[in-house]
Amino acid sequence: MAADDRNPTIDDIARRAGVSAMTVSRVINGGVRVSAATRERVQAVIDAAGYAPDPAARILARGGAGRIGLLYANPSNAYLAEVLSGALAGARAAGLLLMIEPSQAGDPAQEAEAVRRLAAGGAQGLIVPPPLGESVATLDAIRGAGLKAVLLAAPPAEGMAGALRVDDVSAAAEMTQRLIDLGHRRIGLIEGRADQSASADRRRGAQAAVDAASGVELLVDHGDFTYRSGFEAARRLLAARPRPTALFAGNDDMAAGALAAVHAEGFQTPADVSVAGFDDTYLAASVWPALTTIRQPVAEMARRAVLRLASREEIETEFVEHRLIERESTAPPG
Amino acid sequence: MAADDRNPTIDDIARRAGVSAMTVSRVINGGVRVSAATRERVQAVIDAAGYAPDPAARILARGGAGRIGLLYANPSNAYLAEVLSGALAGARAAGLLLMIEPSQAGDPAQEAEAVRRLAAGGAQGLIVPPPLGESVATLDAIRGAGLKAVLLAAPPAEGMAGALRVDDVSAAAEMTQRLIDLGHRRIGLIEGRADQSASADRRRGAQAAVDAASGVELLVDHGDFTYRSGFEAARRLLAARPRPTALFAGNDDMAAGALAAVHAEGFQTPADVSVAGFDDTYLAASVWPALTTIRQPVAEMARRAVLRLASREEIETEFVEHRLIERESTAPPG
DNA sequence: TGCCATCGTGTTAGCGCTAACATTCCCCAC
DNA sequence: GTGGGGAATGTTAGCGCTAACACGATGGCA
Repeated sequence: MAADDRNPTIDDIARRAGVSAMTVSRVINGGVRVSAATRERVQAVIDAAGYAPDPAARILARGGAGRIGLLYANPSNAYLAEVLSGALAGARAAGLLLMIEPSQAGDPAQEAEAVRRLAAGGAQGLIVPPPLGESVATLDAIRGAGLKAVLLAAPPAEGMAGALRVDDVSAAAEMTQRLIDLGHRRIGLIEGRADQSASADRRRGAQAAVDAASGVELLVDHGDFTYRSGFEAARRLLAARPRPTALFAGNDDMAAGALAAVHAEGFQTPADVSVAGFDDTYLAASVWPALTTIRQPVAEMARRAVLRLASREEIETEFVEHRLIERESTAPPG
Repeated sequence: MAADDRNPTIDDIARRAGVSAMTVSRVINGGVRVSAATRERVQAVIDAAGYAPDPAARILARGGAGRIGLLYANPSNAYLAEVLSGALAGARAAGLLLMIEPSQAGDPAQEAEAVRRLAAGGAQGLIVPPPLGESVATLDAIRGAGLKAVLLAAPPAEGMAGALRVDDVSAAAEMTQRLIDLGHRRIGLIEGRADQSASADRRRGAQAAVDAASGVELLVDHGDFTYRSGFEAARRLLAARPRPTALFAGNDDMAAGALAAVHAEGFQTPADVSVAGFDDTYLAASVWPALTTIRQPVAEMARRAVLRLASREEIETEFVEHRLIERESTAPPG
C-alpha cells in the first residue's frame, strides 16, 4: 500500500520500456517525433508505474522556464479556493510550477512588492484574480517587470496577455429578466463599488432588461460589495413606496446583507421580497434561504489562464459562460 | 527597474564574494562551519544582489527532500487564505517547496487520493487543516503512505507528527465569562457538529464558566456549523422563556445565522440580544453588526506547522494563543 | 616536537529532467 | 544501386544547488 521507497524516475521508465530517457521525455511532452508504437509502449509503462515527472527537475532542465505566478489578495475573496484549484489543475496539466504569492489589494507598495517577488522567483507569467486586475499599482508593476499576465474577471488592460471574464452585462440582464418573468415589476438593484468595472456592467445589463420590458421599474442604490453595505442599501430600497418586490445585489455578500435587512424589516424571503446575488460564492449557498445567483466558472477560468500562459498565445478579452443558479431566495411576488 | 536578464545564481554570488559556491550554500543554510568574516561578506553580496536560491534546484539537489504538502478541503473554509499565507511564509523561511492539493472532505476515496498524490509528488510532510484532521479516511491514508503530518485545530492522532490548536475549552470559557461579566444571566449556546471534537470542548468551556458563576444559566442547542443551522438553533433558543439575552455560537457561520434570526424575531443586536462567534473568519468582520469572536492565529499555526515538519521534531499537541476580539455584537443586556 | 582532532573551505559528483546535437535507419529518386 | 533526406531514437551536457568527501591550516596535548 505504501509508496515505493522512491518514486520512479524517468530512467526507471526508460529502462522498463526499453528506450532512452529522452524518448520517454518526448512522450511526456507531447510525443512529437515518436512512432505510435513506441509512444504506446512507453505510455503503458508510465501508466503502470504511476509515474509523474518531477516538476522541479523539469523546470531546472528547461533553464528555469515554466513557472507561473498566482497573485492573491483580499483573503476574504471566496474565489481563492476555486482559483487555486483551477490554477493547480492547469499547472499540473501543463507541467508548470505554480508560485503563489499573497498580495495586499489597496496598498500600492505591497502590491508592487508581491509582483516583484514573483519576478525574482523566475515567474514568466502571472494570473491576476480580482480585484488586483483593476489595480493600477499591480498592473504597473507587472509591466515594469516585463511579465505576461492574464487577468481574471477584469477588463483588458494595456500590456497584459489577456483577460478572461463572464459577460457581466448579459448575466445581469438574464437575472433581471428572470425576476421580471417571475412577475416582479419593481426591482431594487444594489450596485457594487464604482472602481470595479463589473459594477457598471451589471447595472447596464439590469437596466437593459428593464427597459426592454414594459411597466417595470428599476430602483438603484449603492454598496461597496460588503455585507453591511448590502444591508443598508436594502433598507433604503425597502423604504421606497411602493416597495420593490425583488432585490438584485451586485455580489453575494451584499445579497446576504440584503437578506438580513429584509428579515429585519419584518418581511419574508422569498414570499414578500425576492433576493438575488452574483458570483455564487460559498456564502450564497450557506445563507438561508440560499441565494439565487450567477455562477462564474472561476476554477475553469483559472485553469484556462494557466494554459494560456503556457502556450504563450496572447488574447484579447475572452468571455466565459456564466450560469444562473436558482435557489430558494427568489419566487413570484406574494 | 526591470529584473536583470536572468536572476543571479549561487555561482554569481560566489564569484562576487570570492568564495566557492559551496560556501555560499553554507551561508544560506544556516552558516555552520563558516567563519564569521566570510559569512558576513557573503551575506552582504547576497543582500546586494537580492539573491534568493531557486527552490526547485535545492529540492533536486537534496535528493527530493524538502517538499511539504498542504491538503485543503472544504473550499468554504475561510481558513484557507490564512493557512495558505502562513504555510507559504514558513516554506519560504525554511527553503521548502509547498505542494498544495485539493481534497474533498466527506468523500473517503477522494481524501485518500489527495494524500496519495502528495506522496507520489514526493512530499515528506503534510499540513492537515480542519476538518481533515479528524477524518479517518485522511488519517488512514497518511499512515498508509508513511508520511508525517501536523494537524491543525485537531486533537492529536495516532501516528501523526503532532497537532497545533488553540485551547478550545479555555477560549470558550473566556468568552462565556465575558458575557457573564457584561451582565448576562441566561446564555444560549449553539453547539457545532458532534464529529468535531472542538464542539464538545467549547461546550465544556462554556459550561465551566457558567458553573463557576452563580445564578447563570446555559441553554444549549445544536447546529452543524452552517449559517442556516445557526439561524434555526437561535430561533429555538429565542423562544425559551425567559429569553436568553446572549447567544454564543460554536463558529462564526452559525453566529451570523443567529444574528439573522435575532433580527427576524424583531430584536436588535446587541441592544436586546448579544451574539458571539468563534474563529474570527472573514464573515465575522463583514456581517453587521460585526461579531465578537475568538481569533485563532491560523496563519501562525500553519507557519509553525511547516517549520515543525522541516525540523523533523515530533510533538504532542501544542496549544497556541487565542484572542478574544470584541466587536459590536455584544453589550450588556438591555 | 610531533601527531591527531578540528575548523574553514574547496572539489567532485549527481539530483531528474530536457535542449541540442549526433546517429541510425529506411525509403525513394535518379 | 546508391546517395540524399527525413523520421525515429540515442548521447552529451548542463540547469542551480547541495551531500560527501578532500584538503590545508591551526592548535592542543602527550
